[in-house]
Amino acid sequence: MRTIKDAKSRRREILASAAHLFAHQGVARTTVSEIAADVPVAKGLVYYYFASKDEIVSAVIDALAARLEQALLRVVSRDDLSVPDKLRRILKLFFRVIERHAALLDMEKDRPDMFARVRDRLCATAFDQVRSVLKAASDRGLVQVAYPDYMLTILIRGLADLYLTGVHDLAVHAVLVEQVLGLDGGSLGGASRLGRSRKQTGRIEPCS
Amino acid sequence: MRTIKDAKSRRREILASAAHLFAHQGVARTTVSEIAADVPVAKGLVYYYFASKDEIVSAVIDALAARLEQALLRVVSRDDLSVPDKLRRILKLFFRVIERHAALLDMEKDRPDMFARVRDRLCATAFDQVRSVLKAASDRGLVQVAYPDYMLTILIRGLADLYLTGVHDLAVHAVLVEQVLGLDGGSLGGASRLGRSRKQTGRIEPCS
Amino acid sequence: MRTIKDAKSRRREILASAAHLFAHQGVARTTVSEIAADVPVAKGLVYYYFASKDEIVSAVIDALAARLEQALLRVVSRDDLSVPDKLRRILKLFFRVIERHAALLDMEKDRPDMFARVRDRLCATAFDQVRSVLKAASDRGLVQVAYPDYMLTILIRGLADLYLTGVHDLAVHAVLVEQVLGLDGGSLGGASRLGRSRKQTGRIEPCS
Amino acid sequence: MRTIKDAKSRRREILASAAHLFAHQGVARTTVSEIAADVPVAKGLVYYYFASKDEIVSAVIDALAARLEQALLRVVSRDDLSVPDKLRRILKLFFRVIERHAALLDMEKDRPDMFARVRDRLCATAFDQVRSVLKAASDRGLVQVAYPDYMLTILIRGLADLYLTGVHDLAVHAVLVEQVLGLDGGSLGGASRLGRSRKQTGRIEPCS
DNA sequence: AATGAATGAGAATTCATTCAT
DNA sequence: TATGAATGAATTCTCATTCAT
Repeated sequence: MRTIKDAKSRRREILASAAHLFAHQGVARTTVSEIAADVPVAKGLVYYYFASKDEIVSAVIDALAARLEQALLRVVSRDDLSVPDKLRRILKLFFRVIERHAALLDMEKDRPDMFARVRDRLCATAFDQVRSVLKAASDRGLVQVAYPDYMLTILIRGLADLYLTGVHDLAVHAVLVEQVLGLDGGSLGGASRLGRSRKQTGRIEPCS
Repeated sequence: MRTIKDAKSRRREILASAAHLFAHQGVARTTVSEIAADVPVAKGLVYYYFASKDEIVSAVIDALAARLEQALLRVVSRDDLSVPDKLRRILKLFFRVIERHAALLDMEKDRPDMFARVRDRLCATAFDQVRSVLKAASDRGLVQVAYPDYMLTILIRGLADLYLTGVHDLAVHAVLVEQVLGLDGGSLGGASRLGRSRKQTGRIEPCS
Repeated sequence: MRTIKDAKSRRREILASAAHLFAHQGVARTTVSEIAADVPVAKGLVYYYFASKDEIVSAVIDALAARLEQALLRVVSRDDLSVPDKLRRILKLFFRVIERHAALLDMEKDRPDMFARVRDRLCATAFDQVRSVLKAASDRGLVQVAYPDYMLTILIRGLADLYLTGVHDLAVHAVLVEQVLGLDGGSLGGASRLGRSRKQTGRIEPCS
Repeated sequence: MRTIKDAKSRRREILASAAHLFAHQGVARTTVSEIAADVPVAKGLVYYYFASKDEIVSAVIDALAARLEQALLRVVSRDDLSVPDKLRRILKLFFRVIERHAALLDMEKDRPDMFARVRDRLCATAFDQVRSVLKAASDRGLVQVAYPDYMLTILIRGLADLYLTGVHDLAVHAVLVEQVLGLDGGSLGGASRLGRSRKQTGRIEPCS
């Protein structure tokens, strides 16, 4: 049976199936045949739209990154927001992307291996945006950071992993970011600095 | 030619070759044939000692974790070291492991399940050790951390990624850790807090 | 965009693109998609005009043979030319065809059946023409050949290969033909027989 | 079922099957699967012995060329033979190789496409041997050839094709060679020059 | 006539694993 | 214990051909 669709939507379908399977099984464990069967289309059609498996991977990642970039740009470019406000929103955005893809990509089971590659891409995409905000904050004395770029790398990657680890509470993230960036307690919406150590009392599972 | 050795040392030889190749090329890119050729033994003999490639991977990870644990224990249990000294040494140890096994940690891309095993294993091994040190530091007021376990996760993952990104300078790491943990400037060997912002002036490539 | 043309010229366009690509890349390495893209028309249209790729190949060969035949006929039927003149012109024609369709003739490697078709077709086309000239020359005592048909086969194939080998100098070919056919030295435009051995002094690469 | 043989003979088996199939169907039309099935062994074993299909092709050709070279060397290096004798034997050898492979490779049906590649190889292999003989003959005035290397190329390739065309009579070949090389009539065993033109009277099919 | 999305059979190649010796 | 030949399923990718529009 032959179902004909316009190129754009077919491409998107294939991309969606690929993203879903990558998220579930990892890139290496997902075959092009599986992707085709998931759409479903003939294997050859996948190669009609994408030159190679690698190109599919890249396209999936690009789609993610593009969405994040758009969202970040909308926040960063607003003049009516204070730096802490921007940071707070960026934080939210960042996790919303992760979250949405956790939903979209059905990430709940295995940890998506694609995330490693995506992270690099998202980082490269988001870095400059966040950086400009950090710079502004640093200039106004709001933020005290040594090696802001390095610290940003640690933050982005560390927080992403923490989130995937199951820690979804934005208030917690806010506190952590405040501390890492040397912001005043509560400026991002986290609870005040006092009594911090009491916030986490129970033993948590270290990683996953 | 046929060389006969006792089981223990043969197993160790195979494990050593596997670890070496995994670390340099990654797990997915290392074939059982390569491992056998590297020892060198016949491919069949590898399967005499290990039921499958996965079992080799597990064994390599176990050995790695065991070594890390031993090393950490040796540091943590020393009474003659101050907390900052311990942290500094732990930091060194941590990076040494990462450095030697970068490709193994990079497995994430191809084998999410395998990577989860490495991460969980190393994390479970290291977390408690480091945690006890942090706890002690926190009790003495040396360290000011909210959610120390979360922060530790961020630090471990974030620093590991930063390191893999090409930032190898221990002094830089020290400063970053000091700040994240709220230690006094320089207590880990990083330069004092003053003038921090001047430490990183040139534009650095964000991630990779 | 949709351009409508009459059947004849469309067919010719497709054939032209096919011939060009076949000649440059060989038949096996040229895909139907490439041909369509070169015209340019949609792939489907190619199959509207030709039942299969093989049929395209046949059509290309036919066109080639037809052109060669026309050209040879034009030479052979001229009464104002001497036999050596005719031979000289036939030689030129022959190499012009080879030159323009080198890759097509190289098809031999991948498609023996197809190559046989080209060879047979060109041979059947050219043989009789050349033969009649040779016969006339033989009758007049100009040419001294045993087994003229066999010798012709050797000459055609041998010269073709020599040409494909990179020896393009018509004067050299002339001398070789003179000698093979027992013509008087220089009658085809080659240098006189004397001093022959000095003509080729440098070591040449034997084949390719 | 698993039949184990020593590497050498297995390699030879695979090569034999490959040569046979190549000769029958042409290289491109022969799949590695077919070769494996013909031996018969598992497809993977073929790749155990040969890195790629191309390597199989090369190996088949090399085997042919090696056999020819050996044989030629044995003739050329003999001091007790006159130049015409050597040439006569070389001629025989040359056709014997073709003949033997026509038998070995079961070439009767389709023309072997492999022969194109083989021809280049055989030419490169045989060229120097034959060349030295030709040189000696030329020095003694036995042979009158312009561009001996070119003429040799024409001869080798032309004769091979003539042979494949179905002309197997060595006496005919001898006459043709005598004429091409300007040898005295009959010196190679062909009939005398006189009456040459009567030798071939009937119309022959031009090519195949 | 014309398009180009869609098909699917089959190609080369890889490699974990098995097993006769 | 040790060898390495042998297996075969799985994988990526190609392309001639078809067909709904």
